[in-house]
Amino acid sequence: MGRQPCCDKVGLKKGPWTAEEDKKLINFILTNGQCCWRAVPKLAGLLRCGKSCRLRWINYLRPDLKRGLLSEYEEQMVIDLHAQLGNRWSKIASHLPGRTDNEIKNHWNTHIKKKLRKMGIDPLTHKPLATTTDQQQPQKPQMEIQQEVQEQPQPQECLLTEILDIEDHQNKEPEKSPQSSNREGNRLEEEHKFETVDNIMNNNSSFCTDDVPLIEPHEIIVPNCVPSTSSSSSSSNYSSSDHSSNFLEEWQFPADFEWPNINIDLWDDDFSSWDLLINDDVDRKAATFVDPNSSLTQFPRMVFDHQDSWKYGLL
DNA sequence: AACCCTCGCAACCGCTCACGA
DNA sequence: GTCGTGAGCGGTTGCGAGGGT
Repeated sequence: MGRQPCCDKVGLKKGPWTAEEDKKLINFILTNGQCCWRAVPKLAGLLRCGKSCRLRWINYLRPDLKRGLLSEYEEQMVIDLHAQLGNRWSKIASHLPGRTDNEIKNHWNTHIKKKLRKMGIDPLTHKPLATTTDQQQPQKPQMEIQQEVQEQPQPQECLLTEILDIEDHQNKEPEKSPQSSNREGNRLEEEHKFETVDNIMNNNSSFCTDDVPLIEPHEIIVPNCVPSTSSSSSSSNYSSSDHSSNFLEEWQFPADFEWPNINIDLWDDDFSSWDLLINDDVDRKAATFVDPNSSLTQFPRMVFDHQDSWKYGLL
């Protein structure tokens, strides 16, 4: 009895992904879309388990990922959201476009925790350490902490409380959206949520979009997708520990690679509503996908450079 | 130069939950 | 109700980079 393992682990590769494997996975997903992760490794010719493929795609290869360190603003968002949501990393990540739960969790554990402790704040309770340093005290339940936080809203939290209230409200009304159980329903809800959040952000004077490093498309369409030399992005295209660290900068589709028809049915929801912009200002054709539903509409997701072959780059 | 240690982060593990067939 | 699958989560591991001795 018991659950079947997600894959037959015999003969499967573990550890860091190679450029070749990434290539295969990207190729497969862009051609076939995301479906049945268990079948992906076999169909894509990978000696990995489906879960590993899924994680690799979600945490690293997805084209809509932002790379590099979290900005001050994002960090503050994480802290505030953590105060509201606790360790629900995926929920937190959903408020930070282009960031993954794993990335946020790692950043929390390696940077923010230390930072908060340095500031005399208990990262668990978000209260001054002086009042919570007694580690003999049992840890407060998250609901209790949340209640306390909501009783004393701080500037940024006012906005977050509003956002989270909207989510709660939407989550509590399944009867009004009978299709909410299916993916399309969820997508529409997500779109509506972001639309609402955008409205709040636009109407809330305490939210300053200047804090968000928006990049205009013309700024990011650069020949050969030369990566930024800034410290935050210099290691962003690949992990510093990855032997194939320049893969995303150097990797090109094979000359005979046929770009798939961007059939909405084949693309995940994240892609389905993207605009394709063609920019002829540069000496080669480049296309930028921009997510119109994102609160960071100007943030580029993918750049393709077409001269001799397609080039794929993540920003 | 060699060794050791710490750090950061990608990746993994094992589990639960949600959902559809 | 059961089963298969994907998603999500918390915790942990592995390994390269970099700094110190």
